[in-house]
Amino acid sequence: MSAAEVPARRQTRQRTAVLALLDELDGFRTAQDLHAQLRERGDGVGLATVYRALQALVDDGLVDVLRSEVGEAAYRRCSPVHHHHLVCRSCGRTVEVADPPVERWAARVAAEHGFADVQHQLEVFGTCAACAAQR
Amino acid sequence: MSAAEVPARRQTRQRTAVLALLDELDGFRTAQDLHAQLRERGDGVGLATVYRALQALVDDGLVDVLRSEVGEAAYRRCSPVHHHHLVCRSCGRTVEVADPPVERWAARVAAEHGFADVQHQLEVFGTCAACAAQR
DNA sequence: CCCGGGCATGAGAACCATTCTCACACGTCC
DNA sequence: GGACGTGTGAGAATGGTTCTCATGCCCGGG
Repeated sequence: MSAAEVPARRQTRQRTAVLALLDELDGFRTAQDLHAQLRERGDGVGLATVYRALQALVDDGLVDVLRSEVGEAAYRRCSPVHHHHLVCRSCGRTVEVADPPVERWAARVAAEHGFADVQHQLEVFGTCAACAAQR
Repeated sequence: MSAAEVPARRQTRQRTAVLALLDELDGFRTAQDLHAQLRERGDGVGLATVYRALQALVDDGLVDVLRSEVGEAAYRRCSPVHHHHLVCRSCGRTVEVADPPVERWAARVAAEHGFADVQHQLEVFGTCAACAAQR
């Protein structure tokens, strides 16, 4: 009844490349985007493999996912502790932020309406200083 | 420089049917789902038309959209004032809730990091009392 | 160091929600 | 009532994501 045992992920060139690329970038990127960048730099990796690697990283809690307005998934290397995001809608640059108050608020509101197993999702979008300056 | 004038939406059987169905339901439903229900009850409406009608309603602020985990869009008749949602992840039943504190919090955090044109999105998911009882 | 089982990979097909196309229908205004 | 122009609908097109399956390679055991 403990945590699920690790499914023994194999260490392959492809998975290493995906994680390394995510470590370099500091914003949310789509799988297609990551795949293109890997291809450009010569690290040939199949698109399907990129998706599988990202899925595995998400399952392991090393990466966060976000859905864009148009429904595409965007991925980013994130810290494993609970946090929210402040995302630049122009360049994708992201800052992790914590908000203790909203945690309690969500729990209280849910309880008031009889909801259990509560989860919440909070993201803030804006234009970062750099992007605002150059327009 | 005033608000954009209304594009003069025509009142058709199809649009009326879509809005009427949304008024009956009190949870987020996908376009596919709504299309199937309309078809069942005899109100034949094309799938493309359902999408167009929903898009128009969203533009008019009469309907809210939410992206499911798998990326599908879900729609719900909502009040025009700013609010967040408490959604049952089992049956889709939804309660509109307000959270003034988070509005100020978002603005402050964004300002601290130099972000402008701030928007935020906050949704709470859980299992409603009814669904929790029957399992 | 060598083998073998089995997960990982990759090219392309399959999937599926959503949007587009375009000829035709019908609301709206005169 | 009639013309104009938007709305409709069936099916094709789009595009992100997942699946298929034959082949590749990681890794533990001998």
